[in-house]
Amino acid sequence: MQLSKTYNPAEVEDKWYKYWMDNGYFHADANSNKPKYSIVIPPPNVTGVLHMGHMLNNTIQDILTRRARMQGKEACWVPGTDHASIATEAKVVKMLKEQGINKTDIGREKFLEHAWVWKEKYGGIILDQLKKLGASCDWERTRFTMEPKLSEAVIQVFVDLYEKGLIYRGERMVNWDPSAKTSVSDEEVIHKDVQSKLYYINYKIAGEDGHITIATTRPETLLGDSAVCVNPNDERYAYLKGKKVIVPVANRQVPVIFDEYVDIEFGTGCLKVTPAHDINDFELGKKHSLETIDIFNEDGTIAPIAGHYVGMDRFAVRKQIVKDLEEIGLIEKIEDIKNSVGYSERTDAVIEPRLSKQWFVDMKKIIDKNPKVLQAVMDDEIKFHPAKFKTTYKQWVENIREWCISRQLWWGQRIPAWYAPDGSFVVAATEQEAIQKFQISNFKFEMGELKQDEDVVDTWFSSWLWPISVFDGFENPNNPDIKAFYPTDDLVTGPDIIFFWVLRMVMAGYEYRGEKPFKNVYFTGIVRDKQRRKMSKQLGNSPDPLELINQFGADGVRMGILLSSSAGNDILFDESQVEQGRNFCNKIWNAYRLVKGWEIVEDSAVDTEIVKANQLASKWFASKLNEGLKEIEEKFADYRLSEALMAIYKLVWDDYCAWYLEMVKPEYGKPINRSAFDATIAHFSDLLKIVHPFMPFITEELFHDLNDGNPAKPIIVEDYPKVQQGVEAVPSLAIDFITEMRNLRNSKGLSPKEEIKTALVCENETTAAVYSSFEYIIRKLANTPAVEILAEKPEGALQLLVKNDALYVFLEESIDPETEREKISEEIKYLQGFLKSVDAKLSNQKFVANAKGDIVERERQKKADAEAKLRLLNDNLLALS
RNA sequence: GGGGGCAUAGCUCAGUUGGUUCAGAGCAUCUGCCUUACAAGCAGAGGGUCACAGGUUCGAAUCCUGUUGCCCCCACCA
Repeated sequence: MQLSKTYNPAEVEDKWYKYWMDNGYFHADANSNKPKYSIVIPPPNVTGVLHMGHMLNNTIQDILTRRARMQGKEACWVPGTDHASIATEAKVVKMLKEQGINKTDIGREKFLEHAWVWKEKYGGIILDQLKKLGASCDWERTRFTMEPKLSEAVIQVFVDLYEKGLIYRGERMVNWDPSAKTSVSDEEVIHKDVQSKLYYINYKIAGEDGHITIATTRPETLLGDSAVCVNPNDERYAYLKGKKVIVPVANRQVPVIFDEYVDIEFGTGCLKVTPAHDINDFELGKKHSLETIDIFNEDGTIAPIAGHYVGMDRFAVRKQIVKDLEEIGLIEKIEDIKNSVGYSERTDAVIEPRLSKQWFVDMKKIIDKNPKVLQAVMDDEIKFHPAKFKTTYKQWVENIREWCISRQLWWGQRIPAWYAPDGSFVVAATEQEAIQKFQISNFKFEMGELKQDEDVVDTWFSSWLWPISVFDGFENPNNPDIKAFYPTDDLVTGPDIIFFWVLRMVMAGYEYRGEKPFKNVYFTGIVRDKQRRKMSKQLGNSPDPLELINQFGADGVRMGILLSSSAGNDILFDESQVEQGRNFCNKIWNAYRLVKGWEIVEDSAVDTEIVKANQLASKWFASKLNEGLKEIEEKFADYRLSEALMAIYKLVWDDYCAWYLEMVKPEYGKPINRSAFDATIAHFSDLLKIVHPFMPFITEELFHDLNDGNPAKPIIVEDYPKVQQGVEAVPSLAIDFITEMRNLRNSKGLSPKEEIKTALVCENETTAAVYSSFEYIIRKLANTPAVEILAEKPEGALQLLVKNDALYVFLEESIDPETEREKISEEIKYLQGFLKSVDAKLSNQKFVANAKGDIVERERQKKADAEAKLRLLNDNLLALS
């Protein structure tokens, strides 16, 4: 194959993805006798499109999966999507609206039909996008949280928890999303500080001339007022005891009540009480037996009971009522105030506290039943990376509250509660079971009167079962899949859903399998732009990942996003990193292009000196590679993937391309000897394997070409290189020397073509032998006609520096003594200072007495080394003058 | 109001229980090179009072206290 000058990702990516798919390399078999490795994907919303957060998250999962697969494990990465009740329902409602269809007009069944059509049409987009990224998911296992089996699991668990007394129904003040017309959990409410106004409104005292002034940010709710409250210790208002005030506009009389809840300092110290529309007021109302007047419809418009502004939206009413109050002179003043307002995470609507009947899970009881939920994380049985998130987790566990799981939506699993006409209910999976249960409990019960609860369960109620349900662990707790792949190995997710998802999965894991759901949790950061702003559609600062892939290639994007993402830190995404990724692909590509272009001859046809030098170069690289592998292993063990990648990057770019290839590269037009060529290819092949989990496409492409298009195994299932024991460490002394030569050349403005005569003075025989073995390589890379390795410094030679047990000596007269003197003097100065500090330490009794281990010995050695060096430098200074 | 985290080179980050040349890496910058794989490249260089102030210690980027600045979570504000 003719290779182009640069790597062209577009030509190869689709080809290899299809190849991997067609050959079933992504599929994991539960019955295989290999050790198992599994990850379940954090299911993206069906409504979603791929964003940079997904890119990061799934790149990491793919790296872990591919590496495990190459390490001979049966690697199973389960993909899937989440039905995302609110988000999807909102999307479908909007779509229908555009067609002039109203959700309530067509009814539940018809609406769900539309929703499923929508899901079939758009729900797979995000998964297709993952394929572009190279994700090696087992697509045969693709699951959807609302598919029949997973829905059955949800119902099964609901019924089970109800029967265990862990699910109950209750009337509560809940967070109401008037836009989605459903309750949402506390955790789905985002509090934002906003600039708003504090209105001071006068309420007339009934039967008297006076008035009192209350302060409120929500004047529209006064229609639902059922009292005014002051602090009993507030002497200003003691005279109000037993009196009533008149609610403006509504013209209702309400009592003045006294409660220490009221903050004397805030506003006027006088609070209007609206039990239906504020959680604290609700509590006050209960305590003082106040009337609850719910003035809102479920969409946030004013209900008939309010008597005024009926049908108007709450925010329009706020404006209007202020205007009306001003007209009748009851607005005392208006102040600017900063306060926090709750917004719905899904729809961004302002949350309205609302009294309603909902279903709850008793989370505290589940945790009390399963102490492992906390223990396992604290004891690292479930390991968090980074560990700092253990604290967050612990806080959540310790402050756990009941979980409101009912949602007033249609898209989702319908709550399996069945009601008789008298309002009594049973919880059962099917209508038939419900009938049976009713018959046992109530013999008067007649068939055909049952009504199922209208609500569905919170989406997270299916998510928390995900690691079990994707392996059909509820349908059959002993099936081969769940036995093989549960508990999963790694979970890759964001710290923002530690409570929503991670904790709940752990709870479900222990409750339903008596076992943790995963062994490791890798927390990725939030992807931000260069200015640290969160990437969002509104800001338009999120690049389209597919666009990036088109431009830089999937491998380049994968590398770019990973480079600066140490675990748990936010990722500051910068396109230049993706560029670096692309450049790295190109480097690998061109290294291969170079090697491929070489003409090969037998070893006997090449100078022995060269053959030997090439062998040495290969040995040197082999030792570098082995060291690199060791480091990479360690980084992976700590889940420091970006550092592992950096180690790989340096191994390829610096050690292999910049040094090794330059060492063995034949002179222009000359052939390379066979053994050197084979070694070069073998090293390259190892590197490709190490790179593959990070950059799957280019490595598969080159691995095939390397093996004439027909490797024994494609790289995706090749054996990942292992750290070798007993690899001879070859010192990099020659590298340092060559670098110094180049340095000198640079500082003198000499061209690389200009030869410099050099010598090394080396008293130590072992070191001398190493230098000597590298002589050919030094001559070649430093472009010097000869390197003499001498036991002592020749007359008249100029020394450059002392390093690695040797003197680097230049025989060339072109060296300027003055500059060299300066250099040496500077170094002497530094060494003297250094020695002073070492001496200070060593003459310090306390140091000698207290320093542990061999610290003191090391200091002595340092001193001796420095002194020796200093002597040499002084000698040289003399020689120069 | 409660809790947690962070502060190291221009940028993004490493720095494992205090102790070898510990003050590092990548990118960016600067200098010189189109040297026959790659200018998406090659060869080099410069750059930091480790936020600030105290303390512990023979010894502190590392441990303690305080200050300042930033971030996150929870609770809550009429």
